Amino acid sequence: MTADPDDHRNPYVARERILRTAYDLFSRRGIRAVGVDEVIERSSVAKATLYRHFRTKNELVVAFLERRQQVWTRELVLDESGRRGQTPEERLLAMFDVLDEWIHSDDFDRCTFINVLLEMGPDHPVGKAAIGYLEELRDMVKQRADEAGLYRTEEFARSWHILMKGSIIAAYEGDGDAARRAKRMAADLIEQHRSPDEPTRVPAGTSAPGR
Amino acid sequence: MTADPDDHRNPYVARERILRTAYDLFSRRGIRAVGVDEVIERSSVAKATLYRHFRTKNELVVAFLERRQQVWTRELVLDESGRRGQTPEERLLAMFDVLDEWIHSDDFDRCTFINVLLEMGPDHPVGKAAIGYLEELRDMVKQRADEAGLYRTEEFARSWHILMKGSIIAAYEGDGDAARRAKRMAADLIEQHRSPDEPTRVPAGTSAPGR
DNA sequence: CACAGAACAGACAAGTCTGTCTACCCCTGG
DNA sequence: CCAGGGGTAGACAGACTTGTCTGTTCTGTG
Repeated sequence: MTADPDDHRNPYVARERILRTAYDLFSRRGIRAVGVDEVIERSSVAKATLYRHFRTKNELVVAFLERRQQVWTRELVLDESGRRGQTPEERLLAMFDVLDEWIHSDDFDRCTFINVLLEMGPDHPVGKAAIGYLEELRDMVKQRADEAGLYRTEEFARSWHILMKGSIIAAYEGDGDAARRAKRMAADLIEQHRSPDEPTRVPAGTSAPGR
Repeated sequence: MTADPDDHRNPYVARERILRTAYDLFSRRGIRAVGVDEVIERSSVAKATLYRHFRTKNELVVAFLERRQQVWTRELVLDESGRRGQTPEERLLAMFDVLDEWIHSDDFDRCTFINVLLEMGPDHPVGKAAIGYLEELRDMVKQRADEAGLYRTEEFARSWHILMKGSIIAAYEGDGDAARRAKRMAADLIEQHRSPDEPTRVPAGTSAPGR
């Protein structure tokens, strides 16, 4: 329905071209490192056209984040992992298989939401938007955990999220096995949440600061 | 020995003032967001003075990273956790207690090394420096794991590192309990590395993409 | 066929950034 | 007592930002 994005005279094809270019550049190099001029040139669009569709660069960034959420979080991570495995539990674990493949693919750029969050700060509107999208992912994790009949799923989802974020950063840092490592810990985490009781066991001398 | 940092004519007091200001600003707001002009003004120093001590901004950033490694990684995280707990294992787990306190302190700014890594990219010299410092932390973790008599300590340290980075990001995102959550998973991780064999058990339907 | 809406091309304003350079000052050591 | 090294103050170059604005050209539709 959207037709050829190279067709220079289809209305709203320009918007699509801009957004596509922005997605490419922003996800690969970050926000601040990419200027509107570069977006304009690479999408073969006039400056006024960009500023007609997006009133400011920030607005373009927000649109980029929305698309990222759709393409990456929902379609890649959630849907794809959902297709693998029969049970909710399998579908949870499959998320790390998807991450692993993504990490080794050409599309592995950088962790967009974390990156934006760090670049803009958690108080900036764009940073807040990023936090919101991260929340959505966490909610989906919680939902699957509920389906799997696990306990303390809010806590579970937050721990799970720590593993995801940590492994993505580690991969960016150069650890190609990060997702596989995280998957092992994730499997343990599931075990820990099969029962309703807190894991009191926390081994040997953990709590007190002093001797 | 360094004397009053307000003494404007003590040689190499200027350098110290610059570095101190840079540390403050960079660790709080990131690299790109802080210009040399701001560093200059806030440290009451002439521009030429800054550029005498640091030939470029990058050089200043590198000096900042080095100090961060000293002050944060070594003195705060490693030494402080080392003082708590008697056994190597306790000292490992205490790292998350320290992180937890740091997260709730006024000093909790942002995850410098991750931030720099994302801002500059893993190929940029400064980004590479950040990776190097992260490696140093991981090596120390591995060393403690060795002392604790754990198995597969390289793998252990990398997993541990995932937990640390993930929890710091989660805390930055707003999860005040991130370090405590990570500590639980860290305790499990220790359990997993008490024996030399791979955890073959990885539960239910994990591997295959298809049905 | 004419016209309205949208895209193109690109100059321009106003501000940011890093890094250089001049000019002057003041303290210290030989 | 005077030379020089390090400091202050700030102008400046040059590149790069975002965002505005003026025209021109194209295109689908009444």
